Amino acid sequence: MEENQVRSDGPIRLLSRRVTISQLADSLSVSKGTVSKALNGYSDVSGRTKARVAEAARKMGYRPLSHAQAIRTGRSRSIGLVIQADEYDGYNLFLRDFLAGISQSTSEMGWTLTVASSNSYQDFQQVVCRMVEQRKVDGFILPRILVHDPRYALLKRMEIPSVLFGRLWESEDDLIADSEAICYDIDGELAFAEAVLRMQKHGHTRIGFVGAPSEYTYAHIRRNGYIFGMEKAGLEIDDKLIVSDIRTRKNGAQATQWLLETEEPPTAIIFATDEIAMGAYTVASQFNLSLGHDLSISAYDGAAWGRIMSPALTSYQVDMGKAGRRLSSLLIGHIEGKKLDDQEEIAPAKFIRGGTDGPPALSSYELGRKFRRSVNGNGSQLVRQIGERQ
Amino acid sequence: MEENQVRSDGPIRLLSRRVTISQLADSLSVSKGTVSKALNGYSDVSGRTKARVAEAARKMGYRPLSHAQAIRTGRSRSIGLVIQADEYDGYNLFLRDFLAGISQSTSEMGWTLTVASSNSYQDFQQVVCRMVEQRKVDGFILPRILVHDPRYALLKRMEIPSVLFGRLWESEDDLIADSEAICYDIDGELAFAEAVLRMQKHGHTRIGFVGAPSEYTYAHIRRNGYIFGMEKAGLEIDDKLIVSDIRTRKNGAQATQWLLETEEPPTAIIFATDEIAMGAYTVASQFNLSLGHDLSISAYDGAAWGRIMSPALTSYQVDMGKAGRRLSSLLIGHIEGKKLDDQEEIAPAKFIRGGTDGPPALSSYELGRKFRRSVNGNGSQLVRQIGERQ
DNA sequence: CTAAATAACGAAAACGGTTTCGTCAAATGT
DNA sequence: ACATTTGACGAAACCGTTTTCGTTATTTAG
Repeated sequence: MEENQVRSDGPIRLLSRRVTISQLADSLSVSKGTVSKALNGYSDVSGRTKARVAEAARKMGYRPLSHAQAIRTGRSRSIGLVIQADEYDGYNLFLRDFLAGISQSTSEMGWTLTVASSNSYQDFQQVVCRMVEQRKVDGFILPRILVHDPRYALLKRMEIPSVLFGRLWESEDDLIADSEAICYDIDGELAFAEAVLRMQKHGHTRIGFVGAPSEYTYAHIRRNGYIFGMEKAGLEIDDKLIVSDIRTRKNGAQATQWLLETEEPPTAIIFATDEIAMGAYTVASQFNLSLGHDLSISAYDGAAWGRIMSPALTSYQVDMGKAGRRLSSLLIGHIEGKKLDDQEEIAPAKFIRGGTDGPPALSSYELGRKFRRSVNGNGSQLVRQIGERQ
Repeated sequence: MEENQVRSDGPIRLLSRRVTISQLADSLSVSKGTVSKALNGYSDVSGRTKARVAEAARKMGYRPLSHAQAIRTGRSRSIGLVIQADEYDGYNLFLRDFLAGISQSTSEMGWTLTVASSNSYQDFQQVVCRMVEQRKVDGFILPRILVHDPRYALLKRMEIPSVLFGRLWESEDDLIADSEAICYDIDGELAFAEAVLRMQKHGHTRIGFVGAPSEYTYAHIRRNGYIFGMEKAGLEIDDKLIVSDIRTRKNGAQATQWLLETEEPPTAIIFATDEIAMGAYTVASQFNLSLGHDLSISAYDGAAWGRIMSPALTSYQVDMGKAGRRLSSLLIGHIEGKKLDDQEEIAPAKFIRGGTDGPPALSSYELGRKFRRSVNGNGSQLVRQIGERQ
């Protein structure tokens, strides 16, 4: 039966036959140089030939080997993402969808995603240099932009293409006028302004804000959104209702408590991130406050676990998958020299209705009284643990 | 001052001077062929020369360009991870540390990590074929192993090296005797047996189990651990206390409720994952049961957000970073043809003490009564929503 | 002491592309 | 009609490696 001596059984060898540029050239009776030029849009090959080549390439399923291209051109059709392993990212709300988005988009364009990790900004530099020197990647996506981001500065000085997830920010109140930077970001300003207005519509007049670590540009953007919303709502901006530089749930709880300890406490608090908003749950359960009634809160990120809290966290969700797709597409376009009509692309966040906000059940005064009474009634380790503000 | 005409200002060009093999060869007055052979351990180059070359390479910081190697050798010194975008992974408990571990280890060995994504197993095949055909990667890491894992089957048939995070499993009760598969896994069996014994030590005798979707091999492993633990504890294994194929928090809540509805309900329940254990929180708050007293639970994964629940979830943590490091190291070793002393590496999980387990405050009978009373007292939408078991 | 084997290296051909030239016909200018 | 430009292509160099194949000295065997 089996007369074919050459092993016809055994593992399938799908890796078998890639078609090379020479084969393609032979089948068209042209030189491989011409094929290459045709495919890369050189001007010294006729339209007819270009069409023939393109057609044949499609038919034979020819895909140039990017390694081979890289060695001559220095470009590898690959983009890089270095994940900052040293950075605090307690609840992983970041990565999966983002990565899926990036890799989906890159692979659609025939590119590749290479990921590395670094443990410090020092380390980042080495990692980047190595990858670039080795021509592993042609550009980088930078997530979580810092106020003076050394990563962006480095890449810019080295003239390595990059796109930012987030925006640049110079000093306390100025967006950097770096017309070269390509950004994609979510409109945090808008989301936080809306959040304020939503609280106002519920009937709140004392609305607090708990901000993220000010090293991140988004911390300033969100804070500005809050300020803007307060102005638009015609509410007084009271510095005593604003806390900054909060990163963890634990500190979020401290911040919440500080706000409730003020003379005229906020009946609604807006948190810069879902994670720090968790602190409000801690405080609420400690001091017997009902979220969504006694105290209203809303946050930002739209993390999945926010919905399993009870009550579910009202938040603004960012579409990480889309962010990844857009960023990778912007980066590849930039590397390929496409001119963008706009260097900055801003997408809206999506409101996620939860159960943590509603009309105030208590006035600011009543809330303060209830809180203080609960503090005293409580064995209140928490209070002692927390100590003085600032 | 500055008399150097050549642009000394402007962007630093760190990408400037890679040293090539030719330069290295010239500086030693040998041919580049010899250098290559020396570095790759060929036998037809003398020990003295090998040493000289190695020394000079180190001094000049020579690193071969993997693209150039790839084109000749067909190997790119890169490993692949394809993330399954279609797969349910509600709470992202997976990725970040794992990726950091993998990329750290790969880059230490001078390799690269390439990540792609797919939306189906169909898609997976295409993605893999493309990456291999294009020589983008030399092997894959496969996380979340399925009972009949089409990914592993595919890679094996194509003779593409792979390592598994998890173990193979054939039928309901048999580990596949696939001596070729290289695995790294956490000892789920041990963890679940321990969890049972811990509950027994607390004084529980009715201990339930809620299992993960049986498509995953870990579901069977963890279930076996539970069974083994029960036997070792000398407790009766009651099928009515075992639920399987639970994936989400919502279904976890259903399962919990089913167990509490049985005639002789468990006073302790062990959940296969942190996520489904969240369901117990839902049920507990709905029916006014105190976790850690009325009902004890423990879970598995050690997700960060488990610790922000109140009470904090008792769980077993798996070190994702280490898993990533080991897997990438195993894979690279395998690709390079190293013989392993053991194809299977099993690491222990780390117990995370939370507040959800303790001595039973109620007997099984009392718990059942309390639960039923609460159900009736309750408007209990939950009950109606849930419907009949199976 | 000569013939054969071996050790250690260099020259050059791959690998799969891109890019620089040179060439030759056709089109254009005068 | 002749000189010149242009258009379209092939030949060959090149990118940075690996790998094959000679080619020499130097050992070893007979």
